[in-house]
Amino acid sequence: MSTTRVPRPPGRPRSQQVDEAVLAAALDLLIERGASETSIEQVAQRAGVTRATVYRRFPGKTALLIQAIESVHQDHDPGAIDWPGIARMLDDWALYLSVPRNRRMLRRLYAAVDDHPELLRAYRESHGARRAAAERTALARSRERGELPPDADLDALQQILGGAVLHHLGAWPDEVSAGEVKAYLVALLRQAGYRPQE
Amino acid sequence: MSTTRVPRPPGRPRSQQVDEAVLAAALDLLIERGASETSIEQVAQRAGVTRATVYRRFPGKTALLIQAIESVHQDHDPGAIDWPGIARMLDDWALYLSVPRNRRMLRRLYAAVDDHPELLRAYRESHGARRAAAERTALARSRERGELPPDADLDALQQILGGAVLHHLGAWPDEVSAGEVKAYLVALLRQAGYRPQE
DNA sequence: TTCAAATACAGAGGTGTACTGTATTTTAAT
DNA sequence: ATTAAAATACAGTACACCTCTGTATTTGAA
Repeated sequence: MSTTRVPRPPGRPRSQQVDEAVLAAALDLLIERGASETSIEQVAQRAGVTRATVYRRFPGKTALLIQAIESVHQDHDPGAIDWPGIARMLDDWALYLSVPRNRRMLRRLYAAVDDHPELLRAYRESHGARRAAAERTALARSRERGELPPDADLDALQQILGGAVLHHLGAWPDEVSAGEVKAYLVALLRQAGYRPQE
Repeated sequence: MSTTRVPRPPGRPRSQQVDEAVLAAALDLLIERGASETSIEQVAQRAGVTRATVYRRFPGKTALLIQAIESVHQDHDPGAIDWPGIARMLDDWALYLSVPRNRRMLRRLYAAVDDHPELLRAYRESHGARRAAAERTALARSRERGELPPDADLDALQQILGGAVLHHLGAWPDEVSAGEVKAYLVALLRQAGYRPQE
């Protein structure tokens, strides 16, 4: 309980404010312009910092973008997602997909598979994996509850859901209400055997 | 039915060879590097032509890429696709998706929705629309034949199929056999009520 | 005094335009 | 018919401008 718990290294410490500004600028630009179109120069400019400052923290654009992606929701949402069934899961998806920024972000990540596969990988590892596991659980619970046929192929259902999200991202306008998204997802899952209990 | 139906304009006619070289180079670069990363300079260089020659034909990159997309399969495949049912339709999709170049092309188009929506639109108008109509027909025929439940939501099924294609493009390696692709699509459609007749 | 941050630099690549010289074709005059 | 003129296409070059890259050097805060 004293001041010098960890002996501070000599010299001027890095500004945490700059740290955050750089990551925020990188994330914004990733969403606005995409990975390939984002340059260190732009990130530095938006963060109110010079290029050298960015280069001191990150060896290159990819490392910077990866950390920017990992910084999303870093603060809150550390716990686990747990859906009791398909309905709640779709509610969450619909809510998420009704926020234009989220939609653009996902599109940018998917769009970067060819040129920057590390980005989608980083996203999957930091967010997607948890979500995918929770989806499996929710699907299994719904099946047990009789909302799906007993022989339902959960893997196929998950693929259908993933494809539906992608398709919706590409074909629907970004200004869409959560209700509309949910209606879309429900329609597809109904055709795939989902029978929600009233 | 003679040679000089349309009186040729004066001056040196444009080299058809150059026309083709420019479009081919543009298409190649679109697939290899993506729309945003493709420059007129690169197209000209690959076509063995100077920039001025490209600018004489096209006002800008977008117009060039659109025409390059429209030039695909311009020669053959002018007629209509007609599938007797889901099975044949999936055969064709699987064949198409087993060619790496086709996969990259579709990914590049989807990846460009935010920055160059005209490209996907051009693709839909020149190829996709026909295909989508044929899909509807194939699905309807299969339903009549009892391969789908009588109350099947054809629209939902088409969305599921579209989503499955997108998802496969993003999550599977490009070196995939037609058989594997078909197995994937069949698994998803089976979960969506498809029961192929033996 | 030590490291963070700003400044400066050299190089690469792209853009759109303009101008040269040459090749190819039509049109008009002889 | 032959020939000259006009029109157009293409390669090549240059321009002025911009953006980005990565590093080297200097300034200044802790």
